[in-house]
Amino acid sequence: MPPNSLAHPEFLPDPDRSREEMESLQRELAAEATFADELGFAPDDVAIDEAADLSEGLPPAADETAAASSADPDAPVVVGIDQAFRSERDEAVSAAVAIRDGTVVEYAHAVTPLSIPYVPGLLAFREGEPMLAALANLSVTPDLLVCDGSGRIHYRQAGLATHVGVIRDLPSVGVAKSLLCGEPDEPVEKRPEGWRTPIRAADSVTTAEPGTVIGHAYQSRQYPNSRRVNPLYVSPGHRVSAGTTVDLVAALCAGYKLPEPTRLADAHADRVKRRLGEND
DNA sequence: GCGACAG
DNA sequence: ATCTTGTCGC
Repeated sequence: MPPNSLAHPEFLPDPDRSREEMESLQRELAAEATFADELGFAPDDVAIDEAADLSEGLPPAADETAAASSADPDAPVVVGIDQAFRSERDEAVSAAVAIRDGTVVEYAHAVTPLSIPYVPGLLAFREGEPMLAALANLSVTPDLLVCDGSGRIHYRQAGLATHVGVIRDLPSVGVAKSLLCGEPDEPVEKRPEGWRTPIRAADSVTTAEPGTVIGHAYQSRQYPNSRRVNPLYVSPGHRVSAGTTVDLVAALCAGYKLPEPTRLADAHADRVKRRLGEND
């Protein structure tokens, strides 16, 4: 099965499709997803210990030909994907940043017209195509995708990360800043850095037995006193278990709330959007 | 009928 | 997501 979006045209956006049809497609897609570890590497293998300094712009992509880098050439490639929007033109600017052994090895992006409005639960039909377009412009092969949004934490266990992971048949995890559905085992307020608790399926998750662990709340960053930071809501996209997903995200965080791949993709998307705005 | 709802 | 300055605290 060729790892490209053409293998699953039915999951691409179509303005004429009804909500019921899209929900049906999501149940089919979720049935193809694997929520068990099929990675080929461990969380430690992708750990990032030093956050990039974005105060003076994004770090340059490491020059592969100049073997002056101390980075491990055999380490897994983690790709962070995020989007920015040109609301006035109804276009999405999606960015993909490939990182290997803590170093950026490639930046890619794509500008895609949006055909579907944002509807909670159907986000993948709006943003999935742009994300796949940015991924297609990457020359390196990803070993893991880090998406901005939910994966298994979804009404039909078919969030954005699952949608993209299944279409490309690549391991993927979803990192969301707020909870779409499901219930945390414990209250998430004011938790120390590193804290985590399972998110279990409730009645709103129609395709899972209530109580099934579909993801975790993870406190990636916290301040000693005063101001509080909300936790991240991480969940498996494809080919990863819920437990390994938290470990992967924990390994990819380097001092900021968001994991480095997402943080850099976010900055790259904004940079591309800004450059586009200067001209047309 | 009302509330909830990734980006 | 996006519209946006200052501001509180490490």
